[in-house]
Amino acid sequence: MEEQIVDVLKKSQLSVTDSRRKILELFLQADSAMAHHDIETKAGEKFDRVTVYRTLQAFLEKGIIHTIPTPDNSVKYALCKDNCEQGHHHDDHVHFICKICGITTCLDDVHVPEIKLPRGYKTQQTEVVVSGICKECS
Amino acid sequence: MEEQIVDVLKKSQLSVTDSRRKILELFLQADSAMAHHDIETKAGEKFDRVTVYRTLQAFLEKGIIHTIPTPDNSVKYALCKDNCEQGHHHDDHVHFICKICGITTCLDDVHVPEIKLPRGYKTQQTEVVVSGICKECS
DNA sequence: GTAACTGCAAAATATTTGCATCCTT
DNA sequence: AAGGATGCAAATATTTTGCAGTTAC
Repeated sequence: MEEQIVDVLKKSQLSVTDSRRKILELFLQADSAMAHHDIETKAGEKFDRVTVYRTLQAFLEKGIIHTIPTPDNSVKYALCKDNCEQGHHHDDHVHFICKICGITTCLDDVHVPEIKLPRGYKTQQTEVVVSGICKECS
Repeated sequence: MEEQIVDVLKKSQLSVTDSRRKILELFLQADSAMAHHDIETKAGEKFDRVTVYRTLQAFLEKGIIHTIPTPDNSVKYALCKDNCEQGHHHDDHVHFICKICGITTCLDDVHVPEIKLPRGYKTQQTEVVVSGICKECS
């Protein structure tokens, strides 16, 4: 785990610091998406609010994590899988939000379909967020 | 227009007040989704910030408007078309965000596809947001 | 040693709540 | 007249910025 963390940070040309290590670890361990607030508290350690903002920002820019847009517009973050490069987020999986437990997950095996747009529109990225009831809650 | 506005409000059991009339008019005239900020200012009139919050909240609850989740998690609102009832938002169209002009639109003619989820998940709502370049900007 | 990162304070924004007053019905 | 809606003030919460001190490389 520790190796993996350092590896990811180095590959992204981010210096390896304590907060980054710990926050990245949170993401690697998490099985669902986290809100800023989760990260700030969920950690056994307490992180400075500002550091969390900046760390998330850095991770986003480097393509380590991605945001998940939700219908209620709360902000959630989750790890990007393989094919994300700096600045180019290539998310091709569907996100799921459970209306009961509120947990947001990446369904890595469910791919976003291709959407046919009217003439003149160019697709760069497609986000699909499904809300409903998850495995655990049904 | 005026009739339509009053009609919508009455059908939603909302009392017909000045702010509601004017804000609803904004939505009816708008050809793209609006952020809270847009509504607050774009109006020739100046609305009280709090009134805008409460009006949007009421419209949301009554199913007059819906929110559009965006990758950068800014909050945008747009009119619901027909089949939205109070509390039940049945949006079946795709949203489009232009990365150049930033305009967010409802592509009413483009329907969201059905997504096949893993066993155990139940779909209640599917949101599709496509980012790219719009007709005007390409 | 230098550049980058952190943590604190504080500024700037955004959102929510309470309450007296005003408007709809 | 009664209930709901508004607008103002103020409480909260969220996000951004500046800067001095610390850490990574």
